Amino acid sequence: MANECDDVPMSDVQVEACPIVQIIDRVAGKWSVSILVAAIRNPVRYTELERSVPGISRRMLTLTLRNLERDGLLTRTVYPTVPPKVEYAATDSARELYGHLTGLLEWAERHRPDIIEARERYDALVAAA
Amino acid sequence: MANECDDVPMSDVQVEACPIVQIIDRVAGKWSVSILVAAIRNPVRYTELERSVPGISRRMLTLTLRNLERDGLLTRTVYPTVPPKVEYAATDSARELYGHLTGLLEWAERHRPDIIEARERYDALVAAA
DNA sequence: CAGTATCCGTCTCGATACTG
DNA sequence: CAGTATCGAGACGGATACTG
Repeated sequence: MANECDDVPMSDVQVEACPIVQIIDRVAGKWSVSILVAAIRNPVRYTELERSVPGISRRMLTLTLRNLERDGLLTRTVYPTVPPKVEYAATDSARELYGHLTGLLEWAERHRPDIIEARERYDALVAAA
Repeated sequence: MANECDDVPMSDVQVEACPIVQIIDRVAGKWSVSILVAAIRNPVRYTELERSVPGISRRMLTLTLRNLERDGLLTRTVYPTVPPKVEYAATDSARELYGHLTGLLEWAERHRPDIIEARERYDALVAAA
């Protein structure tokens, strides 16, 4: 990712921005939020996730799960049965984070008209050039 | 980006996740938040931004500015002087969004110990393998 | 001053065959 | 069932010469 906050000298602007960027990175990417949403509803198994999130490859599913687990947003529980059973569950931490994300959503809904208008105006300008 | 919410059939999990992903994408990436932070303090000129955000290339600065402008988070004002002067200012929309981002920050600070612990435990496990 | 155009390396991501 | 290993395509980002 290369968004370490402390490897190079930073301006004060970056000092303020960096911790925010780190959190955003944590849930950025195509799949993280979908998996989080699925796991928050109730604990889910690997194959179940594959079905809940159509389009995701095994590779990305595993990578995303590992990252979320590493950050303490998911727990991974292995039941040593045959065949194997693994469950992923959202942590309290993840639920709280999700609360903040829905806060963002509220912002988006309130500003949807502004955003659409801004885009249309911008695209019109670009097209004119 | 390729995170359109409506081009392919989606599961209900994805329907819930997609609008959130869109907002996150809006401010994801290495530079967006830094530029936002700088512009929220007060309107800034291009070269000023180059100094405020050390390490950014001209290319990325311009690209990021254009994206933020397109989404209505920044306004771009050209003063037809010689030499040219261009100012970027944060919109109200951007200020509100930033408020939500600091909300995320508050979450991160409260959970910093959990995250560190989760990472250490996870990394220890991986190292053991 | 405020950009644009170009070139090129890197790194992410998707598809898929294979395994305990 | 729940993954890992491998490969290749493409997006992303950095450096920098050039311009109105």
